[in-house]
This record gives sequence, structure tokens and C-alpha cells, in this order.
Amino acid sequence: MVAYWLMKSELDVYPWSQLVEDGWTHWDGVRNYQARNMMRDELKEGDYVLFYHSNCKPPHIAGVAIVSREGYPDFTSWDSHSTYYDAKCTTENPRWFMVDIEPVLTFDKIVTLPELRDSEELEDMALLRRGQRLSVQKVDLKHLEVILRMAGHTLEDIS
DNA sequence: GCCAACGTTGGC
DNA sequence: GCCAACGTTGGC
Repeated sequence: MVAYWLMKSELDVYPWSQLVEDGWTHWDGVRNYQARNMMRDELKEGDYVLFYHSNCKPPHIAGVAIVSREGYPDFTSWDSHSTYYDAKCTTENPRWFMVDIEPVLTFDKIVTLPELRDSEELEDMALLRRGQRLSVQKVDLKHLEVILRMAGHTLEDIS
């Protein structure tokens, strides 16, 4: 069963264009237990990921990626030179997890947060809930389809 | 730059 | 285990 997700990245930290250039990336640096649990236990190889740019004007979804490797320990957590270093982590005792993703589809047209908010069909989407800060969120298929349509695509473009 | 929302920390 | 203080996220 393929599932769908949304991941947030700050535009000036790791943009979609960088993922396209890199070809893949490990989604490191998530230091939130809820998001950790999802990446460790729920995100599966072949799941699709909406790539959301936060901290920019306007915030928007830029494309779709796919999970290419399931949850494994985030090695930046025990790297004392990393900004994501967590002194409580060791290789024997990992605390944080990440997945690998690859770009699948660059949107013809980015879908902005105001556009998402304007859509009645997306009313109950997690991202649009007040105070929603989770950097990894589950997305319903019906919502994914609406967003793909807004971006000028269909489900066929990612399968 | 402001501030609401919410997660984490640490004293008790 | 409670909860006040503090830090972070992220839209506006």
C-alpha cells in the first residue's frame, strides 16, 4: 500500500532545485519525535512525498519525490561537527532517524499556500490546520490528486 | 519583526 | 508527574 506524505524544507536550507541537482538526498536533521516515529516506522520505499518550501514568500509545494530508502539512523546526530549533533546519540543508540528521497516530478506550476487555503477540497488537510508545525505529515490520496491538478499534473505523471 | 502555537526542559 | 519558562517554527 503506497502512502503519501508532505515534507517541509526551508527554501534557503535545502530547496527542491538542489534535490533535483543531487538526484537524491538523505532527509537528515529532523529532531522531533512525532516526525521521527513516522520516518522510522511508517514511510516506506515507494511512498510519495510532496516537497514543501517553508519560510519563503509565498510558501509553496514545488514537486513530488519518492522514498528510495526506508528509515535508518540519522548519522548527523552523532557527528559532533554537524549542526544537527545530539550528544545523547551514539551509533549503538540512535535516537533520530531519516529516509532517503529522490525527485520524481517538478511541478509545472508551484502550488502556493494561499492557493491551498482557497481550495474547499483541501479544507481538512493537515498542513492547513492552525498551528501545524510538523515537518513530516501524512497526505490523503484525494488531497494529493487535488494538489497535482492545481500543479498542472495528474496521478499518471508520478506513476 | 511579531507572535501564536506548540515542543522540550528542568525544578520541585 | 506537574507546570512554568524557554526555544523553535513558520505564517503574516
